Amino acid sequence: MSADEREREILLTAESLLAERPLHEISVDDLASGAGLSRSAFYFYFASKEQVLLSLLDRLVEDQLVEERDAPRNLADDPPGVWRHVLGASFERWSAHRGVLRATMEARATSAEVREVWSRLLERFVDRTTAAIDAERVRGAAPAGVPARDLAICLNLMNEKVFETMAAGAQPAVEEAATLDALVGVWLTAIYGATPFPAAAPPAGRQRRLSRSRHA
Amino acid sequence: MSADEREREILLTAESLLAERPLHEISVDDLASGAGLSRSAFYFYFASKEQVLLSLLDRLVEDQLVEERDAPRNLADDPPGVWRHVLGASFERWSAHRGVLRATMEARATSAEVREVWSRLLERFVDRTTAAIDAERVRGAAPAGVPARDLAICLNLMNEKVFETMAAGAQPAVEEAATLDALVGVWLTAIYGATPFPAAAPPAGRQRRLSRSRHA
DNA sequence: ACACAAGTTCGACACGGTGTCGACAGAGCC
DNA sequence: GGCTCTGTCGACACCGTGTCGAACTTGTGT
Repeated sequence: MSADEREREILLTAESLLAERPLHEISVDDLASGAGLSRSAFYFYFASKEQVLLSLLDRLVEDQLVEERDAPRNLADDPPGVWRHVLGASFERWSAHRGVLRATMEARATSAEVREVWSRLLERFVDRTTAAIDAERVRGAAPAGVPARDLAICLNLMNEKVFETMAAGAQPAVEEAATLDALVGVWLTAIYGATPFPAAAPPAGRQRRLSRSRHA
Repeated sequence: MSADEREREILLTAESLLAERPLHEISVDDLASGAGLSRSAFYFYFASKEQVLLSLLDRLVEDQLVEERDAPRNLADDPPGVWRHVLGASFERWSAHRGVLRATMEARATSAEVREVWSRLLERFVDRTTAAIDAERVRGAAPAGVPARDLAICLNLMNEKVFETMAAGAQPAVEEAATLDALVGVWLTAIYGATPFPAAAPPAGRQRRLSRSRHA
């Protein structure tokens, strides 16, 4: 059995262990013996647990990039359909690899590298989203409101958290079958819906500052 | 110096250390010597780091409950104002104690107890939010759409994540001064805004299922 | 056939953090 | 003075990590 195969073996056991238990309950030894080598042999292939996770994560990020390539661009034709397609792709991916997602969220606290990778991924999404919102506003399909980038960040963070919650099996959570509908619903209203209130966000001029004082 | 004072001393050092660095970079020894005792003396007061965090967290949860007591109930008079007030209270709290928030998010991965406390807190918020949305819909101020509870969960998770991102100093994030405006904006449109699309969520009957197939 | 190097495995070690235990010290009471 | 209750401490055992050097394998050139 060659080096490449062993490496793949490690990745394989990692993914299957992550499906069962969180990262911190998996030791390097588990990974090594799962792949049929000793703990110290493991270090020949990866510098640490985190590097294994990063490998796994990279594959998914890769996937993501490919998928972006052939994402629908005809937003104007059928906004709900297109948004649903885009959100659905993420949903499917993280739903199928929830162990990796959970581990990533966990490792983010301790590994700068994981933070970095994740942050870049999210940034991509936010940029895409921002551009799309801007386009819809220019086109007159979406009303002005929260600055496009801020809106994009909030919505993407919402998705991330909802997926994370699902992956971790935490409560409270949206029932899994209803998740995508809920997310798409929020995105659509947040982007295309107008409130009946006069200038929920100040129309132009000065930003309103935080409203309450510190000594509460 | 008496037991109570020493305990407070520990909590104090914990909060101040958490303001500087994440939980996993703080050892029991740091806490102990920061409060002027030996590591093993620490265990006389708390069973672990996590128990300290839980103490800190409990105080904030307590705060929260008090504040709920005298929250405005006149949602009908001025929806944007009331929502802003409620979201603003959370924002202020977590912004002022971001160290505790960051540590809580971090400890959630490893401590069932922390998960439990947090989950309960969130559940409270979700229940309140769900009730408010239902009321607004009954009253005719808000249109039907995403099921109220699902919507409440998504919005509250969004807030949590946005606060968490802020506390961790992660990227991408909404600029701090703009955060509250953005969140309130999303909540208002998501709750009160209607989309120009026919039945973004199926009007009544059967739920639409996940739209895409697995072998993507 | 031989030696040599590169690739691979392993056992042993040192380190750092955690939690426990038993010994001990002071304070207050009898 | 002896007792117990409350704290304090040093020493220990444990676990997971990452490193190192010694060994074993395999293929290649001569």
